[in-house]
Amino acid sequence: MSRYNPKETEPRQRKRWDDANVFRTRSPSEAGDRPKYYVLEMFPYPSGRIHMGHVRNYAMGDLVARFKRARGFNVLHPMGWDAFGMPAENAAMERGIHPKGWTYDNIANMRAQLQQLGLSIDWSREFATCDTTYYGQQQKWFLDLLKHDLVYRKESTVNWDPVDNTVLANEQVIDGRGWRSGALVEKKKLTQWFLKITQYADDLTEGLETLDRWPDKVRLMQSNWIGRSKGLKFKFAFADQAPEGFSDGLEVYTTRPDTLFGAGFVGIAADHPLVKSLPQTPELEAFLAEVKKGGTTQEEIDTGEKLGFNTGLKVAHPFKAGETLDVWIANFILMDYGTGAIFGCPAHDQRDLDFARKYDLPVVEVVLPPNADDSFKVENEAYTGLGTLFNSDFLNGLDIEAAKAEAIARIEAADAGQGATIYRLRDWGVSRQRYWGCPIPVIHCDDCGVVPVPDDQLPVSLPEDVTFDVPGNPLDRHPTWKHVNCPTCNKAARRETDTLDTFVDSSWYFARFTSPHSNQPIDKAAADYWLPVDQYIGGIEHAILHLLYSRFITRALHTCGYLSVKEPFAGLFTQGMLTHETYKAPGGEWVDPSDVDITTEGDKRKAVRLSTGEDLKIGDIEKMSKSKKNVVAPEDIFQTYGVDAARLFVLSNSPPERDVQWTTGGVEGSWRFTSNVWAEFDRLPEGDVAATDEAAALELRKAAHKAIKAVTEGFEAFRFNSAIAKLYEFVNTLRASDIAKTGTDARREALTILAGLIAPITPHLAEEGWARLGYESLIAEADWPAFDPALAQDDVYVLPVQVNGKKRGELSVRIGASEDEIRQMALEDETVKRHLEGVTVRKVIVVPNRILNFVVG
RNA sequence: GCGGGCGUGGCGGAAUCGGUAGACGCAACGGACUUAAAAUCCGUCGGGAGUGAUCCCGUGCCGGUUCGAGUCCGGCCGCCCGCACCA
Repeated sequence: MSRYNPKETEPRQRKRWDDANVFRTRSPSEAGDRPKYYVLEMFPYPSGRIHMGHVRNYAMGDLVARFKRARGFNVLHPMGWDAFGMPAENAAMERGIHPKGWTYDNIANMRAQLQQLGLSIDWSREFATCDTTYYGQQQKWFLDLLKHDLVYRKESTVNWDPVDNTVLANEQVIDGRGWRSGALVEKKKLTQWFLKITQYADDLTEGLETLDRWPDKVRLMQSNWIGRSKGLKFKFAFADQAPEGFSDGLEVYTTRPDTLFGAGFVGIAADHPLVKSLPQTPELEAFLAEVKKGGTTQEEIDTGEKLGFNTGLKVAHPFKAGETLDVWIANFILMDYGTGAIFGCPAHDQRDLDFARKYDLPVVEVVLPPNADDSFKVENEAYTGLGTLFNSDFLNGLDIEAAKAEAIARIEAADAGQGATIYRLRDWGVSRQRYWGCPIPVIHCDDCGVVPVPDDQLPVSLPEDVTFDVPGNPLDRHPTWKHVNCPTCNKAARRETDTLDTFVDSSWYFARFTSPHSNQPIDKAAADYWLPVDQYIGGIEHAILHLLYSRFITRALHTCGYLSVKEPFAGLFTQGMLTHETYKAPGGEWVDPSDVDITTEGDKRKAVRLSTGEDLKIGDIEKMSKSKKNVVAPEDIFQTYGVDAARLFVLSNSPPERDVQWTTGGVEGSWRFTSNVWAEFDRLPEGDVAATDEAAALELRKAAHKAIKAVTEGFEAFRFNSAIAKLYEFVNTLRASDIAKTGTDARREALTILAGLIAPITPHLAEEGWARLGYESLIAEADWPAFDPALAQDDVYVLPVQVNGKKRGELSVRIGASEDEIRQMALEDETVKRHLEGVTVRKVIVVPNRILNFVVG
């Protein structure tokens, strides 16, 4: 009897895997008839240390990789580093360390930690996005995108983060603040590089329908983000003299052209160009100032009042001869959506109705709800449901869809506008005024304009002799790097000093992993074999940005001939976060869990700070974060309980898509399980012992085969917590079994199965147990255990018997017993008999394997 | 405001085909071992009534469908997530 010692076992088993190089990826030709399976976890930013969230993410990916490998797939399971970005520059500024040194040191540390986790990764494919060999290839395809007209430059107002001194994409601005720094974002005009993601807006929307192994939630979020809407763009002619620059009329956009006859006013945004051509009266200025003041916080928008200003301008209704509509400036109209101008239909849009009621504008009902008569009037609630058009001339009697089509056709025939599809999605601004990123490979020449860096001069490497003692971009102030000759005319020219948004780096790494050492961006044959990624695993926080950008870049690379696929990730799984209880000291500061002692009295829990002895307040369970100090360090956990117990715990306690709460008790339970499992492997006599109790032996075998079935199904369905619960049950059966009765054959079979089943979760323990059973091979290379269907099923099952739907007894029924037999048995059950006394059985429902129900009355 | 999701013991969660509600784990409680504690082992563990067999109640609330509802339908209440005056 030996005690399980993970500190000794785990490194030893890892060394065996390394020595045998078991996790190398097979080339397509080596794979034989093994189908390919590409499993990928979102690669980490090299902050320097892993956290428990990483442990959970990579434990899940590793489970899938090991499981699929055992199931006969040729598995690709790589790892790399999302290594460009601002923290490296911040470290440089704060501590005078060069970003490159800082980053590669962090990578070395984190690699060691990930390797300690025992992940079945093919490390020969590792790269960092800051490797010249990676970003140099990125520059190559960037120039291809340029050739294909998917990249352009324009002057634009950008979101400027005054703390990070950089430009942010729209989606990196959250509630008016930078997503990373939290600083209030300012507006600034700069010439910026853009990627034409909007060119794929339709395809990105429609592609979502093919992603049937993605969470619906993520597909919905992406669809909303792209925000495709179909409608009509048309121009209202001014009734009188048109203002300067608007002789063609005022263009509006609507998704409800069917309600045109219900138009009550025309509205424009406060920053619409038309506003500038109005007489700049004090009243107008006061109104515009008022609108500007209207904040952007959630509360102000929720409770915000509709504000309007009548411009005095009038436009002609396109279908009602002689009728005009007033043009109002309204605070609820946005300049950057549609055309910045609308017609309001108060009866059928709540905002328009609120506005019309406030300023006493006409409300004309044009959609008749089903079962309403034509006296239908709205009060203070707009009618937005289905119905039939009325009060609408040639649209009368049509349903909404038909009326939309007819209105569009009429407007088009009158040459006043056309049906239009618009998007919320904007092109992706990728310029960053930073050093630690991928240089944009172009040269600016006064004569030739923007000139791509010629292929033989790629990659454009980052200069290393830079300093961070002053704010701004070190590339921009570098004495020599930016000064080059124009590749076309050879005159003095300047390099582009902007670098690419790091989301570009992470938008194609999955493709690079298929041929990480190629001297082209992507080896097409390798990509064709491996892509799409079969199972992608990562955090829900990337539901929009990273995943949308990756889908776009995949399409762009498809257009440029690099990739055959258009969707990068066939299956997506978004895992939940790690949470932990919080502790607060009397002084109000958060206290690290390692400094807390919890005592219980009955169901009361008390927290005491170890270092000071003061009583602590036990706070909410929240996402692990440094600011709340409710983090546990993976190193400490590995040291105390071993890597396998940590892996087991993060997989066992909650469904994988949900948050999991870290508790000391929980991980101790996992540790107990690993010790118990080892004790079972160790409880094997030297010689062979024959079974003395065939029934006991059979029962053990059945438990083992049932476990295979349950665990296999659980793993396939991503129900890891349930699968692990079944393993616990199996181990409980095993512990209760008696070798003297079962004999060694049944026991050995059960243990062999157990080793196989736990290998994806606790691989070191599985390997140690496998060796203890006497196998010289590695379980990491073994096939997944197969179950015997006859053994995985009981030949007697328990059938509940109900009377009027209430359980009154249960029967042990032989598989295949006839309904009559079952009914007869039930009628002999004492309790059932009692409940059937004196009543009439009206009906008997027999569902074999499920239920027997006597309906009486 | 709009869209989506979720409400099950003291806690995390099972029961995903409408068929035994509470698997498995944690915590708690009782006992064994120990000088003692930890560890370990055995047992109890939704609420109520009863010595007991057994019975009643119970999956956020109200109602419906069904032989049978945690599961399906309608209406509320609460919590979480996403988007946000998107025409």
